[in-house]
Amino acid sequence: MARTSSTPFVILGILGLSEAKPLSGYDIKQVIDSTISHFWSESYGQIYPMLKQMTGDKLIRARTVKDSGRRKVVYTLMPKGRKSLSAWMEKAPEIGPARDELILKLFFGSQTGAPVLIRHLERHRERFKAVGEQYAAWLKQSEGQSEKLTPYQQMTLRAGVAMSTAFVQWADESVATLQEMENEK
Amino acid sequence: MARTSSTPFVILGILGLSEAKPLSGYDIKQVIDSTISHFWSESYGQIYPMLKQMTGDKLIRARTVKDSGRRKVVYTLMPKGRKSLSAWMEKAPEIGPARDELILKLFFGSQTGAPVLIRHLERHRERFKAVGEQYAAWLKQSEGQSEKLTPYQQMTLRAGVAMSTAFVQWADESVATLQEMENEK
DNA sequence: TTTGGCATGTAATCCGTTACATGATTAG
DNA sequence: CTAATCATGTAACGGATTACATGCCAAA
Repeated sequence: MARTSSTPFVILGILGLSEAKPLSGYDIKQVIDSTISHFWSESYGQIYPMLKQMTGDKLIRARTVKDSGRRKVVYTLMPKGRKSLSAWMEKAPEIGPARDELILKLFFGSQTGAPVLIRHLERHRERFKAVGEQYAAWLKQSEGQSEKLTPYQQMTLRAGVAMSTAFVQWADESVATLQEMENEK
Repeated sequence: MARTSSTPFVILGILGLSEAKPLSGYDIKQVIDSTISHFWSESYGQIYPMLKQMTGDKLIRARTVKDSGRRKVVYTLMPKGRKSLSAWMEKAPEIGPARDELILKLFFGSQTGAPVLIRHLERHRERFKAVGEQYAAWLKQSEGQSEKLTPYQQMTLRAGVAMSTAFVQWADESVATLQEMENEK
């Protein structure tokens, strides 16, 4: 089963959200990195060839514009692309292959010392905490202002907050347990 | 930077946990699927060639045995392998590229109807709930019995429980919100 | 003027899954 | 007897990252 790539649909989805403003490959990459980077990523090596292919397939349309002097190729959704996006949206989302190195190392914990694991846990804890707080701040800000966040996007932010809160709590407990183990040793 | 694979270390880690009992490639795959499958996976296509390579590198030793009539090749850790595992354990675990199709589709939610999203959410909710309960049961069972779960492994189970609980809660809230949106429409 | 960001692309490479291929043994 | 499971591998393929390559424009 040829695990079909989501890349084209991410592109279609972003062009769909943008709507009014056609985006270049560079723009699309910027949007991905600045908005969905915590649950999705794409590289230029994926984006540019895919844009070419999708243009050939009439899913999107390419136009060359001069945005304040600088020349670039921008893309807009075509009817076929909108249909394709729609169909993909309705398909049950796949559960990606889980690969968590932190949990893996914890699982093998008896092969190393508790201090090492504590270090790893605390590092990830900080990371998650920062991300969670960033999401929470973003949410709050968008509630006050008439920012352009759809209710759907707000839900994804809440997911991020919920997950990071749970992670931080679990990490704190685990660090405490590991420290006890060290003391009693 | 050639994103070095974790596969050899997973193999070393499992052989390290087993210790007394040498394992075959088949055994290793069984262990992965039955214990760490929720946060790690490997395919035979990775395992068998890697075992060959690691044997050549003197990280592990291969021996052919006849386990009750059936012939198989089993592997044990060698000193070099133990050192290699140790070094890897101390390296800061990488945060894998996040790829969550469910959240992605939610983010693009305005491109489809709320009912579609509710379907997706509920499906994942069930999945997570089942996994969480399985982990909780496993934990409880191992606490009563003198099962061979290291405290580290218990922590990974608790991580699974915590994450799935948080997910289920968030999913319930999100479904409720979506249903309200549908009613008010 | 030179650094940094805008902008577009290609080639090499790797990681990993899937499909294929084969065969022995055991339980029903 | 035959289906399932044990057991070991290889080949093809595809997805994705990284490194490389190029060049323009604006600001310092």
